[in-house]
Amino acid sequence: MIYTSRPPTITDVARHADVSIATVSRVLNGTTPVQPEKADRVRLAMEELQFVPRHAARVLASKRTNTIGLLLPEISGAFFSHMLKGIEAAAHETGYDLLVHSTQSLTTSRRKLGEHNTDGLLIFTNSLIPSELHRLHNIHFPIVLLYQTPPDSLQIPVIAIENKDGAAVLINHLIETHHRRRIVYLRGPEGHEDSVWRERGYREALESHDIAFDPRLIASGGFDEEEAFVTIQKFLLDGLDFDAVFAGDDDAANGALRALKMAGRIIPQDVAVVGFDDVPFARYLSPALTTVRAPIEEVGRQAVRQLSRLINGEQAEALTLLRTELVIRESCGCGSSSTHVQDESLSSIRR
Amino acid sequence: MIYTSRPPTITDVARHADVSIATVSRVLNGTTPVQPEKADRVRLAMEELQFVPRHAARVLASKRTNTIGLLLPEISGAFFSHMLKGIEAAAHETGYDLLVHSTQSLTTSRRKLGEHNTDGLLIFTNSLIPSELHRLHNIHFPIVLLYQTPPDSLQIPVIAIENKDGAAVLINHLIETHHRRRIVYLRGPEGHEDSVWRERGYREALESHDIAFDPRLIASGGFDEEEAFVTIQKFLLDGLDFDAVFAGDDDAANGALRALKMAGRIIPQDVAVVGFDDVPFARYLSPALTTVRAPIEEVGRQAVRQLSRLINGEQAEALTLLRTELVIRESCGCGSSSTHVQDESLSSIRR
DNA sequence: GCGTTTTCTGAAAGCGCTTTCAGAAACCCC
DNA sequence: GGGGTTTCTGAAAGCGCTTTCAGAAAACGC
Repeated sequence: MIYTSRPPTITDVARHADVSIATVSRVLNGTTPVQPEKADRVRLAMEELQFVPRHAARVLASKRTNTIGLLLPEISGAFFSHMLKGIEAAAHETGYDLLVHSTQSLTTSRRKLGEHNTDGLLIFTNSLIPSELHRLHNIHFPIVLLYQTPPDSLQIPVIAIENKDGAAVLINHLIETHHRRRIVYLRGPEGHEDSVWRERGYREALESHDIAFDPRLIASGGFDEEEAFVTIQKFLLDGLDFDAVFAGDDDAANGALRALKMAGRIIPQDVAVVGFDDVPFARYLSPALTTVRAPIEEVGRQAVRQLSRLINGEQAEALTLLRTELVIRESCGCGSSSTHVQDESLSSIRR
Repeated sequence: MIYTSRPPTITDVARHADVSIATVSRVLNGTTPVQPEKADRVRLAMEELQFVPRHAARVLASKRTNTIGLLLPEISGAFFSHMLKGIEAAAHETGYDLLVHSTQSLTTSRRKLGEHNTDGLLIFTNSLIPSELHRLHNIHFPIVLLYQTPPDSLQIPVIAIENKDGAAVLINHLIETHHRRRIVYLRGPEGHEDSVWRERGYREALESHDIAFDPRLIASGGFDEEEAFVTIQKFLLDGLDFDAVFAGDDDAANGALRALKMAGRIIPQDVAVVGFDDVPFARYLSPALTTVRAPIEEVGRQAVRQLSRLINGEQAEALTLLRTELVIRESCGCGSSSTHVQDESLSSIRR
């Protein structure tokens, strides 16, 4: 190995292999055929000099950053790491580097993720102000949205999970297997898309079993343990008649569980409780929580895939909906602690 | 706003403000004083043209990437997202972008994180082969290790948590408050540094209370629920006498709990069980798990801080040990379900 | 064989910035 | 008011690549 005080550049490699830098660049990128013998010399030289091309120089010369950006409101939860895992894996398979920005920290720094340092952006719900979204969309900058329908009907691809179907399957199970008919639904935060779709699934399931929708059974659980706890306590106090709770998400389910247990209700005999998300602690609640699992990692992969298409000037799916699966445990009334899941598969709907 | 088909460059701004590009660069970076009046013209021009400097060009010209890389073996778990949160926040506060690579995906792609595209690297346990670590260290490339002592006594800063103290405090509690004297320790995987230090804390606590160390009470729990389950079952079968289990980590604690409950032991009356890490499900186990919480987010922040020093040519701490805190719940024998430390919200990311 | 096509190659022109460098202008002090 | 400073500025030289472009060499066709 040859010692150089400064890291080798393409010029060093060229000199070492006795070719021009253009030729080195060509074997590096495989853009144009090069005589095998020369190519070998170049490769050898790169090896000997431990040459690693300077990323910035390539970007500047080629106008391609080979980097995608991920923008999210905040980094937390098991949910997040699953998604990031999928994104990271898919990004590297596709040959992209991954730049991560959380919006919280963004507010401080003036540096932004965008057309100047990435080829495309993955944008998570609420992590970018609409005007900036518009601007990027206007200059045809590749964007894919995660869990968020684009505002103002912009034509931006979206990746989301099958909230409606997932909820419907869950409620169907409650109705068909456990004969529940008065099922509470605890909504998520105001305007939360997931919550809206889950409610829609809930309603459709009721409808398909000729159960009249009772608005009194709907209340806010805030996707939050404490809020759900309070709401259920109030229901109990009011003497509301219900035999099941669909908690909107697992956190809320946890709160509902606590409130019911505190009031002496037996779960699932008196009241069945189900959630959504299948967070890690769901199986450790007692009784173990029946819930719906979303293929979060796959969401990340799909997002990168669609973004990659966009970057390459191809057409991307307007909407990718990923199938959820029912995770049956004990809190719905199913006896054993064995877990039963439907087969996982991916459905993409194009519109 | 002026319309241009191509994104504006520094040249456009210069022309617009009727100054040289050098001057624009100077107000951009604040490197050299510029006449206030001219500076205003430049800023106005940048605003009007919506100028965003091309990252790559700056990097190429200035030899500084303003980016730090994070290298980890795999992305998973609540643990990971906490750390990333800290890293991301600190990175942006310090003015760095964050590039994330997991080693798994790295194997496929030839592109590497290193001196060519980052100013410094945060390296997680086991995510980089020693030879590469040596190479980077030799060229004085800024590196900080997370949860891993450098091999071959390389002078690389390390950020880790106070495993030994944390364990000692935990064991002291078991001995002093609950009068346990025959405490099992379930080791982590072979060669796992955390485990070694926790064991050391365990031993020191015993010693300081004049309790003889009994090697029969030590076995492997693998930091794994299943392995811990099996190990405890075996202990019970062998009729080993013990009144507490320090499970090495929370997963193992969960397995130990299961094995003990299955054998009809009452927890904590018959056997106290404690873990380490305070993973999210720890509080939902029954009884709620007493464990030790590590300031994982802070680990990330500190890592960035040290790395930043290194990048700026300053001296960094050789070793940063972060304090852990005892989280007292029920499984140690403490009565109520009240938690000794304030509960961090478990609510998953809003989406 | 000789013109023509094809294949490969190097010179050179950028990509959009930062950073010398030297000079112009303003300021200072006796 | 003149010499010496200080402050600000623009020209120009890169940073390390990619990518024309045109020419040299090889291959081809008849």
